[in-house]
Amino acid sequence: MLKLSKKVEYGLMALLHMDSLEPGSLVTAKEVSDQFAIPSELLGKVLQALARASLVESVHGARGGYRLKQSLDTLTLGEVVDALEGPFHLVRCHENPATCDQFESCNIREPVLQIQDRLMGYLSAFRLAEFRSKRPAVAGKR
Amino acid sequence: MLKLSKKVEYGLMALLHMDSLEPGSLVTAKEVSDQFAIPSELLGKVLQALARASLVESVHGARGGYRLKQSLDTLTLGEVVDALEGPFHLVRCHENPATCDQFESCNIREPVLQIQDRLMGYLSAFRLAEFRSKRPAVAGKR
DNA sequence: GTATATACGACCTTTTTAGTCTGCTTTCAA
DNA sequence: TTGAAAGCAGACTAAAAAGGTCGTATATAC
Ligand code: SF4
Ligand code: SF4
Repeated sequence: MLKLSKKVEYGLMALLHMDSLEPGSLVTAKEVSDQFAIPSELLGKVLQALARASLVESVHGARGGYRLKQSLDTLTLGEVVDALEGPFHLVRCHENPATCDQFESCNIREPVLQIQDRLMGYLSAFRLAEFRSKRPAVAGKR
Repeated sequence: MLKLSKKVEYGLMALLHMDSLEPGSLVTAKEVSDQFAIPSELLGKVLQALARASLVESVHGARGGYRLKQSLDTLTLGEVVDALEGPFHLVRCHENPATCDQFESCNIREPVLQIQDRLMGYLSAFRLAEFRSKRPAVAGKR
């Protein structure tokens, strides 16, 4: 509970890495997976999901790869989580009431919405640019 | 990811229910589990954990049960989560670095601490009293 | 045309969560 | 004094979610 999933961690690592490259340059899933010791097929799926959500851009075929589509200054943690995990719900009934045996008698459903809203607001306000503070920009090229 | 566990939900439901009873009155795990359609053995464990953490007080033996030990005005969401799930860590390396294959190459470990701190701060600041807003206090006695 | 890359979905394995069961101890009250 | 009602503890099983793998299709540079 309340732990980042590997999907999100991998996505953040990749986004941050791309940010350190020359703007516009492409990087392949394999290159990133090698550098960060991430299973390449898995990272592939993560990057594909980020591409679907237009956080990154993909180039097909040989000499293809991925590049940032938005600056980390405008990207937020909320967008990444949403792209990789789908809409954020703190309790299951907010997606599908039928899955909860306590739905009828529940006395916390409404109040929990407050918490969820504030948490979501926080995620949406957290800009990924904060991740690169004090990290030297390492020049990298393919 | 980022979902309340049933343990925490059950704990919150029970705490909120106890708050609606006459101050000092006892309630058994069975009574609460019946009222909220929670498996009684499971709720028992939850209440036992809350007792160990001194959020509630337990009375042994026949005619025993549980009662609040602190007012919801002073109890926080952070305390409940901590009692039921243990210390809050957003990423696994903060508990045990050896369990992460990406530890050596990780470029997000430090920045994630910021997020964790703010999230934890939020949980610790959220008082359970907010849960009972606008709910009528139902008199209940055993 | 072939090598290299993304894209997608099915599948398997591992880990975590949820729930169950058994047996014990404590206490009340008949 | 004894049985029922409660809390307490831990092992166990079942279900669900997360993490990881594989096969194959498709796009593109050369
Ligand atoms: S217990 Fe209440 S809050 Fe949790 S999922 Fe069920 S209805 Fe929603
Ligand atoms: S990937 Fe980085 S942040 Fe996540 S657990 Fe491993 S070391 Fe920690």
